Amino acid sequence: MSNAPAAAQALAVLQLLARHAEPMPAAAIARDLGLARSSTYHLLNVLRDAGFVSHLGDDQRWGLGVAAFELGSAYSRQAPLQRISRPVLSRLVDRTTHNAHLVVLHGRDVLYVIEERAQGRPSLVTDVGVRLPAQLTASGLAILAVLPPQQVRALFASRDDFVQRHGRGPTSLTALRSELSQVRTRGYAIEQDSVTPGLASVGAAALDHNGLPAAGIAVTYPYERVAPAEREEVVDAVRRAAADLSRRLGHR
Amino acid sequence: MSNAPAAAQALAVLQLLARHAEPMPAAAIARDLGLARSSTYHLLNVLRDAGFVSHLGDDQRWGLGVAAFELGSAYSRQAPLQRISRPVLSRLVDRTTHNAHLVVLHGRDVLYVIEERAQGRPSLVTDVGVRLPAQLTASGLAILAVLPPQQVRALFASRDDFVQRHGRGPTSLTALRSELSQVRTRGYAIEQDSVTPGLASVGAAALDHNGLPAAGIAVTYPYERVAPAEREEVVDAVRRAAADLSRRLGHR
DNA sequence: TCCGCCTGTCTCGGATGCGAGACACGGCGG
DNA sequence: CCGCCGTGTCTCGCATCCGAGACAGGCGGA
Repeated sequence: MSNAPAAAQALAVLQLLARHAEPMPAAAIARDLGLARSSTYHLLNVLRDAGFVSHLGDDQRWGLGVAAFELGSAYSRQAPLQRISRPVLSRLVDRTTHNAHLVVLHGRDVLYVIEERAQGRPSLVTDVGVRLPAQLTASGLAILAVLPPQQVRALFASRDDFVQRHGRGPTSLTALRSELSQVRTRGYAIEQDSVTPGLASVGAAALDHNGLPAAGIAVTYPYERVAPAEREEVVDAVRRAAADLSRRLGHR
Repeated sequence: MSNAPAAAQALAVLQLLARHAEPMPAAAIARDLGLARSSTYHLLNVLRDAGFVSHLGDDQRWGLGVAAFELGSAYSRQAPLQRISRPVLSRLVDRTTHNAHLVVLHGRDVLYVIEERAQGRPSLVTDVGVRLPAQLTASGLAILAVLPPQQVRALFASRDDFVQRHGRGPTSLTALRSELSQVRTRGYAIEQDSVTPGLASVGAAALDHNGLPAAGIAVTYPYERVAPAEREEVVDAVRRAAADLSRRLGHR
């Protein structure tokens, strides 16, 4: 049984600050987490001393500190999947000239773990570290399509598990299954306007040595400005990248 | 006086794991941090439950978890400097067709906070979140060159403060001052082979509303393959990017 | 100007977190 | 096969951490 409440509280503070777009007052942190105000200050001072939190004295607010950034960067450098995937993604971007990203499945969400901008494309509004519902993204659909069906059913056990975005996305397990069946037939997943209006994505899954999806890889493009022939090339490139990554992950 | 030792210990565990390239056994974590073994397990279990650490059961080792990545990503999305700098860097990469990066000064080191790859260039070996001695990097030299001289002296108070890499870099305050003087005269900083053999960098500082350096911005290129005319264009682009970022930061 | 509210720091006694150590299990080498 | 060593989990008594609350200072509104 874990027995270090102060440690857990410190992590809860970090995760609360991560969820807030702006720095927070200490009293709000204490209230939101149900901590004693004096304990909150103790925790914040420990976090500040280690650099995980910084105190914006003028505003009397507390925000994440640079050590949080360094910790996340260390994870990115260490994580085998990210290390292996980076060159694959770079080649995909160079080949398609569109932005590309890599996701992993976490619960019913996908987590964006790498994003790379293509030359001349908009500066990335950093989506790395962001979670989105898997069924609303091409990369997520590609992953779900190769999951065992009972696992998909377990993930989406009730209607409450379905969320929409911009009025799009499946609203039942039957609808989701139908869509996943199309993904499998087609060999790749597509998504349009669900994440960002005006943008479409083509996604495919990368499998590990057990034949299970380790990641989803996708390219995003403005669909009104990409001709069908170019789109076919994007599809081809995405599928090749997914196959390349699968091989690197020991698949088959 | 901060008073939550378990919180501090949890953070120390995270920072230890961040410094290690590979996951570690619990006993090594306990030994390295001088913690009781049983307490170490408590801490690791708290960290694991929150997702900051993952346990690799097959190997009986503990490594950073995905929540560390999410925390670092949240910082990057929130940090004003990073948000403001990203489009500037993207334009610099597109214009020069070489990899570029942004650093901030931390103590005597620079911390790499953004790196962006250019099309056709090598996949980035992620240097984001890495620290290097400021005096060995073009971006760091550019920052030091516009720091008040007494601050430079305070940073490099003794000969022990000077480190070299690949046999390069200043070894005394006098040598450093001479180099900074050249940077100021030239208007930009250059570095060659100090960080990575075969690569050179051109760097310039971005100033904030107080006229102090908020960041260093640099482009890295293989110097044997870049003609003098192209190098002049790189210099021009870096200086323009630094000036653009300075304006965005409220300078002048 | 005064008062109320918020921030940050500190006190101190009792509840609880910490750590020394025990136990069970698995793997490896002699 | 057996013993040793390392891993992970658990116990329990005492030292110390936690939290209720006090205090000081700053700010804004009436």
